[in-house]
Amino acid sequence: MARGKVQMKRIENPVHRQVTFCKRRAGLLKKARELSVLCDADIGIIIFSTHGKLYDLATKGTMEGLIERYKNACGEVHAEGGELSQPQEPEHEVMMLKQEINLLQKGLRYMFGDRTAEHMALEELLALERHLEIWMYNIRAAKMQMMFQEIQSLKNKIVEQNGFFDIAPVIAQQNGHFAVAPVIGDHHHIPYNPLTIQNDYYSSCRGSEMGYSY
Amino acid sequence: MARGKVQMKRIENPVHRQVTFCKRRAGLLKKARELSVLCDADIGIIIFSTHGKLYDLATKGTMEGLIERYKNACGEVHAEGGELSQPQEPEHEVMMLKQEINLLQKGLRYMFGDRTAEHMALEELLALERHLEIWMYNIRAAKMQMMFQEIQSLKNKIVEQNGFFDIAPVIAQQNGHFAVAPVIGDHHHIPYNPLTIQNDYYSSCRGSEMGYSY
DNA sequence: ATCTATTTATAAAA
DNA sequence: TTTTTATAAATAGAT
Repeated sequence: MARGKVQMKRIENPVHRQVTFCKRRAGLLKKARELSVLCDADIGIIIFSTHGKLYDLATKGTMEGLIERYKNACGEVHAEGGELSQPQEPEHEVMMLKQEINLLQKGLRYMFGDRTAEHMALEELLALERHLEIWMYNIRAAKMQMMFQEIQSLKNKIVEQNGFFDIAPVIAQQNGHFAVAPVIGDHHHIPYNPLTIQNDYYSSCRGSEMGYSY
Repeated sequence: MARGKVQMKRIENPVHRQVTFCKRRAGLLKKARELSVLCDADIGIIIFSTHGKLYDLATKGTMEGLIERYKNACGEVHAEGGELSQPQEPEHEVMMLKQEINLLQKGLRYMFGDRTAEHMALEELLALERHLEIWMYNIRAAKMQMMFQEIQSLKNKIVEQNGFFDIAPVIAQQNGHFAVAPVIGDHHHIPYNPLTIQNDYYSSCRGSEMGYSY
């Protein structure tokens, strides 16, 4: 923050990185202590450096106590039907989480406007595929928006520093660059199937470029 | 910090305290994300507000994973029966499922709720996008499977009726027709849970860099 | 939530 | 690591 803005990416120079780590770590812990005191919050911070060294802070009590409280607080979220979760039983936790996912699926079906259908047919798969495409369009539009905003702010900084803008534009910023989700008419009444599709094929993820060009 | 120094003691005015909590909490988490990216550190933050509401952040994997690492680093013995492979799997699955749920919940709130109310970082959007792509791959694979099955059953019917099959194949049925999510290179090896949650099987996949990799 | 006057944090250099 | 110092960021108080 001083004598030059910082790029939000890993510092490659190991000396610079170490110095920055030292300073910013101290700054982060200081901020945490201040927040805890000012707002009476209970805060825990765990930091592992690149080389695996541990730094931690617990503003009240111990880290162990905070972790217990954290696990309880997480468990409550997934407790449905008045049942208390059992944090010490991982297998039970798996069951609860799967139930949670079922709830999420119901929420998705509700969002997309279908509340009755539970069977699964080819046309339902097609509908689900369309809906996911819309979702992905929206996600990508938001992503592009953020990226263009960042580009714009970078341009502004360059103008500030040089007094003029002398870099040839790489990307033309037009409204057409932002994806707009295709509309699905409500009259279709597409029966919505569960979002969990059994498929043993898939084993890995991939990046963003799938042929949906902007 | 601005328009007056702050006394390092609990803010008594509850309105001021709430506002300050909001602002400084956001600042703290931002600082943590920056430190993690700049210095390649693995950071977890747990915050309980005065009223017990939980806010947390895990910059790389999950909070559960970080807590495990923390306990190991502290030299504490986890209260498990000495087995290495079996007890670890459910715990790992719990971790993956929680991560999955959090991303889905955040994505749902972001897409269907007030988009501006919730800050979704660019890297989170990228992660959600990746997950949706995997999901879509699965759906398309299932769709193709059903279509080919239908084609096959139609062929069989024709054979039954005619005693032979005399129609030239239009589509060659090969594995290549079924969508398979390709691998994206990544050296971080962040385990990601697929959106498709299966009862008996799942395999982890790689996440992308958490930095701003455009 | 948004706007600024200030205070803090900190990047670069030593 | 720590200090120095010029600047970038964070944020308190007001709106």
